[in-house]
Amino acid sequence: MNYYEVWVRSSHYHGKTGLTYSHESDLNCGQIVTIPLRNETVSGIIVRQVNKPGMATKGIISAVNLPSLPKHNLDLMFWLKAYYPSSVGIITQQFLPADIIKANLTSQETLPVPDYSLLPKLNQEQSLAYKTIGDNDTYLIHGRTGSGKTRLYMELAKDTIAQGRSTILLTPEISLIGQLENQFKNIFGNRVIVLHSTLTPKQRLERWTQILSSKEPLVIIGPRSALFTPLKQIGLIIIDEEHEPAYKQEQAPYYLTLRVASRVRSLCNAKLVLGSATPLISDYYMAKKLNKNIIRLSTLANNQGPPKLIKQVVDYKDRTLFDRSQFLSKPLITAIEKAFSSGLQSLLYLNRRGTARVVVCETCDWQARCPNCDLPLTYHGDNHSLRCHNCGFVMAAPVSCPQCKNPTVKYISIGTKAVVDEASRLFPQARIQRFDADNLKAERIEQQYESVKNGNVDIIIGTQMLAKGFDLPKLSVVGVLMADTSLQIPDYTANERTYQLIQQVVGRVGRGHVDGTAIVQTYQPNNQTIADAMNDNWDHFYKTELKERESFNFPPFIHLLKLTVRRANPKNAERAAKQLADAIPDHLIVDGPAPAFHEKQDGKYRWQLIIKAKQRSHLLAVIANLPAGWSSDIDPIDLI
DNA sequence: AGCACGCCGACT
DNA sequence: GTCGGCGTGCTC
Repeated sequence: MNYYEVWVRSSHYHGKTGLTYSHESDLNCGQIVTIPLRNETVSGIIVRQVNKPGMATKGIISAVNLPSLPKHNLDLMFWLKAYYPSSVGIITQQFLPADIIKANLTSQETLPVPDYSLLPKLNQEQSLAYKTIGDNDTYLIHGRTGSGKTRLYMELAKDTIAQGRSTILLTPEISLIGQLENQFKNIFGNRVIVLHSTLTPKQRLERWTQILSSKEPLVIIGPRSALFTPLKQIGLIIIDEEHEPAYKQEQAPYYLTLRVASRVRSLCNAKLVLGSATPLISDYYMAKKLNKNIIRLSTLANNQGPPKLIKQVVDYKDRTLFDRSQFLSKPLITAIEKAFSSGLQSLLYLNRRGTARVVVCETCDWQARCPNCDLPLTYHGDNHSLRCHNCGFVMAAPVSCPQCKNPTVKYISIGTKAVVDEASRLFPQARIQRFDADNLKAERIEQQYESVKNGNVDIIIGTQMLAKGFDLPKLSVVGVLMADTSLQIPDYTANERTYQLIQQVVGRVGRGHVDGTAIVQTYQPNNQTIADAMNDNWDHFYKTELKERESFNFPPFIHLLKLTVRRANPKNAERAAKQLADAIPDHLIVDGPAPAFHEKQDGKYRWQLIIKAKQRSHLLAVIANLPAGWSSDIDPIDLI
């Protein structure tokens, strides 16, 4: 009889080690099996053969008829568990898709050699960058919007295929995958396999099986989890828009994609390429410190000289600029008018969703709050409802105040809906379209991208997603309506997020197609971060921000650990947090305990502690000694 | 998840 | 005393 340590795929197996099962015949490491766990049947991965244990063991039910996982998957599983401490069940879940038992081997097809004649020639800057990227090392491409990073990625993927190896191209947003997918499929055909969160479980399983059984070099385009696919012979990993917060896994195992990708890179002797117009301060610092190549791309790929771009900061407090509208300043209205009359597009970017951020009573102190989360509710004018953006709670908007009964309920602040109404009033002839995460799926920008791109919309109004990498050739005016909101988030990354945001939004209009205007409206016109972002002054921003981080003890100068406890009773949560704070060794810096930013969640109250340490190993030691009931996020990307 | 065990506060 | 809710431990 043989005995094997099996890592089980079950989110409720919280053990720190694999479990031992027996089997008659010999099985390989990496073999996928089905095993009994409690009273259910789950899948798992054999990680090693072990001696007969002292306890009774159950038998492996079956070996799934699939090839074994590649060795780098197994190595990564062990590394991940040690570097981002979490249970075996959670780690295994990252590597095995659901319903693996239903997987069928796909027939192996031989793929044709791609036709590279369709690729445009690299420009001078791109080809210089290409020549710099040589060895199996890490490279940071610091390239402005429109400088043609995608073209460079394709050249690198082409070389990788020529070596008989595969490429993983990571991307942060589903809305961006469509553009990348088209470009890559155009060249690499059905070597391209796209993964994303909206695939059905069946599609996901099919693509995963296809990757596992393929003998041909592939190009995988997908989100961070693509690093855990059973892809063999990885030669190149690209992290596009490497600064995006989507690269942080916000549930156990709470990993940073860059760290995992670095590990895969070294396990597979591959090269790792990071691309961004606004690299993370911490990543840029580490790249410099470790002597990695930082490649600057600054010329526009599709144009000789940069287009004329007028940038202007407007002060909200100067109300003389807001006599025609309380949201849109005179310079912005003038710019939109000019663009509209020339058949060009304008984009208005807003930081928040809904028509109003908070709903309050002007007579008493009542404010609309979510009964589950205690967060302010957001007013939605379309169906006259109030919604919680944390848990999805919906209620009808009250006509009179529920507390004092006076008809003095007021909607404060602005949202996309209010801006749409305002724009329709000012530009009755214009075709206006709103895009935000609340829109029906069919109305989202990735669905309508072609139509918007061709100019079927004159004024585009929206939130987050509009800031991403859409290439809109007819776009001429960009307005950021409330640049302040991101500065006011109580977190050490507020400046960095603001810089990224302004650069991205302004970048929508500076792509070299037409001359443009970018207007940023803010209550803090003299803010240095806004100024740096408007002046494209990365070096100044980087130096200033780095100094701040150093003097206030933040990454990259220190490692962070965020510890959270959830209790049904806020007093108990507080007590547990204070107890733990007292037990943390003196050589570590402890911030808090404090109630979490969104204290009440799912009817439970959360308190948190932040631990800072010069050495990451000290934080791992804290996690190892954590009392039950605590969750830990080592390397958090924010502290709220 | 879902179940069993045990601690502690509230109530007869 | 003892009942029951909540927190905690366990799954080969």
